[in-house]
Amino acid sequence: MRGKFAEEYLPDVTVDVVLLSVAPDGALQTLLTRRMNEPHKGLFALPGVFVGRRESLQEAARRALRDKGGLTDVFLEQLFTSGEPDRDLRGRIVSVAYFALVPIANIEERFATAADTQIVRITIPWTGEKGGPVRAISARGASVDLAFDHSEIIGGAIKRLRGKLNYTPLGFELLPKNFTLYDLQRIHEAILGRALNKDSFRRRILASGFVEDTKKKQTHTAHRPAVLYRLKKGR
Amino acid sequence: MRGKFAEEYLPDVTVDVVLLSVAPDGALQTLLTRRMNEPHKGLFALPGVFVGRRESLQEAARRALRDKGGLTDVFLEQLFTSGEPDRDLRGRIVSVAYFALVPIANIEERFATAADTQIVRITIPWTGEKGGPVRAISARGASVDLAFDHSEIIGGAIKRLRGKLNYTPLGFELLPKNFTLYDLQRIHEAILGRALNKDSFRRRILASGFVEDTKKKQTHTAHRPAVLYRLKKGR
DNA sequence: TGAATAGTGTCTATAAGACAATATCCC
DNA sequence: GGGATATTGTCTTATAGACACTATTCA
Repeated sequence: MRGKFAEEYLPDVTVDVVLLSVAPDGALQTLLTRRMNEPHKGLFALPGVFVGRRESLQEAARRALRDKGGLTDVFLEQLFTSGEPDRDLRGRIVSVAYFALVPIANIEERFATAADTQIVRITIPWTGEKGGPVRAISARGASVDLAFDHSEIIGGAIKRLRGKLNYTPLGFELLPKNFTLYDLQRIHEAILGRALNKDSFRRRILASGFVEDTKKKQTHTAHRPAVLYRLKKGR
Repeated sequence: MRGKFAEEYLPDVTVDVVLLSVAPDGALQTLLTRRMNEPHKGLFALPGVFVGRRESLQEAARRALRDKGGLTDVFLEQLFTSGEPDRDLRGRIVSVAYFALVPIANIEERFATAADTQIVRITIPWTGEKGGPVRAISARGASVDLAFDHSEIIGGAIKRLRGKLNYTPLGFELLPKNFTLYDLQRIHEAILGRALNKDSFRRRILASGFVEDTKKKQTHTAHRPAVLYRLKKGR
């Protein structure tokens, strides 16, 4: 039954992608797809694919994002590889998780509302970098059960993101090219799950050397417009 | 040719282990095994095994350490999974790297001097958490060429260790049960590749809550004996 | 002019680095 | 006592949080 399949794919290696985005209201969101086959048929799961024989792991992750979320040019980083023997009834499956970061504006409406995909909000029942499973809430406010250990994997992505946010440019991947410092602060607050001090956040970001002034300002605000910054090249 | 093999193992998944230890002189060391088969036959490589069908990834890593290094009860953490299509001539291989930490005293002499294994010193041609390949130096002082991308993987282990050293109890895995604060400082200096301020290192460690006084002291020192500490339980 | 947020200046608390002084062991 | 390192105390410096004040836009 698997003859043709085994020629084109590694029969026991899959890639799953945790796509994270921050909504305008500050909620963390991720993309899920409905499983069409056993095991866990009907449940929602992270978008995933079997790894092709002539394809790197990262290429497989990009293919999953393209085919199941219509996304290209996305930040990707490898997360963790799971391989408990009893994880999947189809036989022994080793699955490499990636996490992806994308500005909320880049997600096409049709993927958020299609029959077999949805964007869910994530709530995190732990603080700091403790880690553990998270809860997924559908757009209608219902709790969404996840297949496999995918709730734990999403938690791992957030844990990793929290750990690296302060000394890497990861936060910028969730913003458009130009942004205000307060936009960036809201991204950081969404990821860290707590309010940040405005003054020292500004100082820290400006001192980090990651951003540069675009010499432009917001327009059409009902208040003093903020300076727009962009990620500094070559860092 | 692979019939029996494929029944017992996943034909395209291996686990490789970076075993790190700190020598008394402050050098980082790792265990290598000589490759008996193509590709890269004759070169030294990280100890690795194919993953068994009824075995978790971590169990496979423990088996590699036991069979190729005589080690049990070792700290293990998953590092990174490599899977470039052209990485291995045998066909498509996905390989999960783990890093292990062990006190230098636990490594049996026979594994350091056997014909097909050796302990090498590592030199790191980058600072901070930049990452990249490292160089391996044999006990006789000769440079050792590594198979595959294993030099890069060892670099990844050190990068990870540097990143987590300051807020996790990883350093203690390289020390015996009881140790002085200066012992711990030497471990940190070896991993970070730079000298640390003694005063603030003490303060930081004592304030971290990771250690507790054993009420014992060094004996037979030619100077004032230092208090022995141990890792505090339940942290 | 008033509402609303941007941006600046200053004070305080905390943690790290520097350095000096004292303590304790073995010979 | 002398050599050697441990341990403590104090001062200085860098950074984050708190808070007050000024600036700038649109309605």
